[in-house]
Amino acid sequence: MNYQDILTKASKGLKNLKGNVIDVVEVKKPPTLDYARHLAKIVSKLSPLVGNMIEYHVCVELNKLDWGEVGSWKRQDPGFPDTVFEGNINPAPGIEIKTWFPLATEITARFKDSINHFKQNQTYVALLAWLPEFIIYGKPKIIDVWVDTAWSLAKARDAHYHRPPDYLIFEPENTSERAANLQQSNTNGYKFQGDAKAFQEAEKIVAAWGKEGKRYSPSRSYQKKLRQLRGKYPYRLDTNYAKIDRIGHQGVENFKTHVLDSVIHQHSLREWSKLIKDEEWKTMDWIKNLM
DNA sequence: TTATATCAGGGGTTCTGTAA
DNA sequence: TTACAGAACCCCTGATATAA
Repeated sequence: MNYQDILTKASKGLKNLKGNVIDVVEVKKPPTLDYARHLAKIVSKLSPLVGNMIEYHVCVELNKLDWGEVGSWKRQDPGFPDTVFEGNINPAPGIEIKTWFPLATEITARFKDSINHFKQNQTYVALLAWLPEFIIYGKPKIIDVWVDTAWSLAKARDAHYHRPPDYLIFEPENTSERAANLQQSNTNGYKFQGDAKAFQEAEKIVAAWGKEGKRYSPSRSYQKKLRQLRGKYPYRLDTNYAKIDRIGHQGVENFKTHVLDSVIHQHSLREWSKLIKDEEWKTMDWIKNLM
């Protein structure tokens, strides 16, 4: 088995997690409709906790597959990726797990890691959509799973965001000499904040970089040019940078549509989402049917 | 020695204005 | 009406530096 074989097998295993219930926490059935209304608005707050439980669950389930003497999956928290295969395999395959509560306003997970880390495609990303069994109460249930390479996400992200001089992506600085807690591994996005005149000037500078000047590159020489630009004009750090919902990755987009169109308890998730946002709750009967 | 601050990172969500 | 971008927010961990 090489690292690609391991990842292929693990991906299949991950997709089989669809329908799994995480039997460690449960939201009790609301006693009244009024409380159901309240619950519908706050159940998303469980997401960080459930996210961690799912990460743990994934690792346990992966180890139920037969890996012979090759090695086993280990959870890393903190650390990247969340799950790595420990054994004599080089490079070590890994899976980064992202969770999504599809009744939230967007997929909020971010993916900031530098594309430089994924040259050998040794890391995959799994996106797991979860909901309580009865939409607003019950145990968390994995309703769908999507897997692709970390490289493809990083590539889509860099292509989507990088538009000099308006938007710049920066690779992490070389921090290998620093202590562990001061080492950087994430990219960051910066948005132009200057006026129109400054922007025109900046555009001229970028034009002088030549034909490939607007194409993103993590290379040192290109990053140096970007840093000069950022030094010369005002930019702000973009805190929404790398949200996987916004990077325009075709696979993520397809998965999103598929999940939102899937029907659970007689209605699509798109419809449930709309209902919960509806102030008047005209369709309260839907909730009644759950209770 | 202990407490606090800082930096890098992890997991997320919501609300608002504008453009399509 | 919906999609998207922008701004802001919540919670947390762990390693290290510095002040008390």
